[in-house]
Amino acid sequence: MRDVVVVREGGAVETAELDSGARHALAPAEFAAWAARQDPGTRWVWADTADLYPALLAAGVRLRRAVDLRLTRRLLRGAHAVAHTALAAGPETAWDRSVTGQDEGVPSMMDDLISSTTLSLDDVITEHRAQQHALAEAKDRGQLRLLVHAESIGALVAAEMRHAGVPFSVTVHDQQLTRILGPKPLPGGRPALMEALCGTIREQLGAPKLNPDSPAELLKALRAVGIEVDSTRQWELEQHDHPAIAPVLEYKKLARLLTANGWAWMNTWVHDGRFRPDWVPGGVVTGRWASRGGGALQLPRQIRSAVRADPGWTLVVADAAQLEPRVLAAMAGDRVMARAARGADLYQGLVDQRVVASRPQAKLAMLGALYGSTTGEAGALMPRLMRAFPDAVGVVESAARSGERGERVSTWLGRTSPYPSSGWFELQSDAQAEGAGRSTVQRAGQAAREWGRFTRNFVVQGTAAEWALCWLGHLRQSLATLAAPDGVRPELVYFLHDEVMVHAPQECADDVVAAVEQAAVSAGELLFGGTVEFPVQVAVCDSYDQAK
DNA sequence: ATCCATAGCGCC
DNA sequence: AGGGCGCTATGGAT
Repeated sequence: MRDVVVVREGGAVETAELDSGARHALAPAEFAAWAARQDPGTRWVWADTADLYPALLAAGVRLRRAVDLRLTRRLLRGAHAVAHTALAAGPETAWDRSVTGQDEGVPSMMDDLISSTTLSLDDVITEHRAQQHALAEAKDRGQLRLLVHAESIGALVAAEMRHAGVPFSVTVHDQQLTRILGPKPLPGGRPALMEALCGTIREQLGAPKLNPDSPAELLKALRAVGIEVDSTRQWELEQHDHPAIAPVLEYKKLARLLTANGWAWMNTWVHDGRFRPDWVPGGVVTGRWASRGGGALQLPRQIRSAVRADPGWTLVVADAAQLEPRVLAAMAGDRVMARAARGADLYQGLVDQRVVASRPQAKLAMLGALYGSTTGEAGALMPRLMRAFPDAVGVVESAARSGERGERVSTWLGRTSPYPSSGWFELQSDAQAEGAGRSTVQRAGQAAREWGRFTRNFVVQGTAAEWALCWLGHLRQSLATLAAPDGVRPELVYFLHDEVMVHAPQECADDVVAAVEQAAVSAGELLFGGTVEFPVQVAVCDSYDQAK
């Protein structure tokens, strides 16, 4: 493998080829052109993809593979399979803190002394070697190596998605907002429909100056007219019958849309017809991606019609059907559940196998197993699930028991959950001590079960994130081979846990659909040897709301 | 003026 | 009284 290490050094970029030892110092403007001339099979090694790749993309340079040392380090430092290595056991260094300057935790004096700006080429080479050494020592069958590779590819995808942006029509969005809220208000004012609802609420509650945006004021006003609620949450308000309830709920819906995805949001996050959030690969403890700015992962259905393909282009939107239950079946090697997972609808498979009576029940039961429901209808369905799929339920139950004991758990590829806090352990040992009070024992038990629900979900959510990462990686690879007759290429523009969107020239749509489907098959084979099917639902459409 | 926790709700 | 997030407004604290 030809590794080329890159570091940003003050105003310049320095590179080192590990095989030959050749080094170059380049002006940032030269870097992209220089990079474009290198062997396409080069593996680029740098501290932080988000720091160095955007400039290359802006210059039209795409890289096939790169190692993100920051992401890799974070994975390896926490991974059980390499816990015995020097890399994992060593003290915390500047590498463990953010390299991009975006704060992770409390900045200290040390951060200023050894910040990313002082990272030398040799620092980066040393870290890369330490990581490769740790991986070589990993106590697994190569899963962690696959995971860190996938994670780094994810970082490339994230930068490329940010570069492309989600095609977004401000005209359609404005029309939607106007239809739902009324015309755009003057700054500080309420849109007409909200103002009207506000008036109704004030009237119904006999509170002429009430600000319905204030939960505290609203709560007081509701209680003053005899509505016995302890909060203004939707589900609690719904329990009561009073003419004020409906307008309050409606107002809250509109207020949510206005504040989270209204005109201000549009002006901040949509420019030149593109919604450009920051994607944060590995930003969630389980390995899921996070986003920063614009709430990219919470794009409400109400405004998805504004996500529109450019003229002559189309959106290929795909989601993996019942990803988490399928992942569980595969991890557990549960053949019975794998049989239920044959075909496009796993939940219907449960009904056909007579595990439960209806599809909604199947969904409730499965999600209950993944999240750790103990009560209500979901809890009641657990014994049936256990009887039908002892292997699959065994996997999540065992993960829950480990968590309750304060042990770590790992995903299929070896991402390892964090330890509970020191306070958690103290509480547990207090409860074990002789003469421990009732409430201590009770609180300890509750904390243990809480952490157990976390570790239970961690293994499935985290492994699902790994499947999705491999899906993305395979898809990215085949998209790179596609182009319309005029040379324009389809692009990944959106990723939402188990869903991807490709903005594609219309001529490419069929090829993209095939690529999305094939990538899902490849991901299932890569991770689980094809033991469980991972069907994807694909839609080719003009706007996002037409998918599904 | 600025920071922080909380409430509430959007997504999977 | 089911897991993981991000974002906004509010309201108290500094």
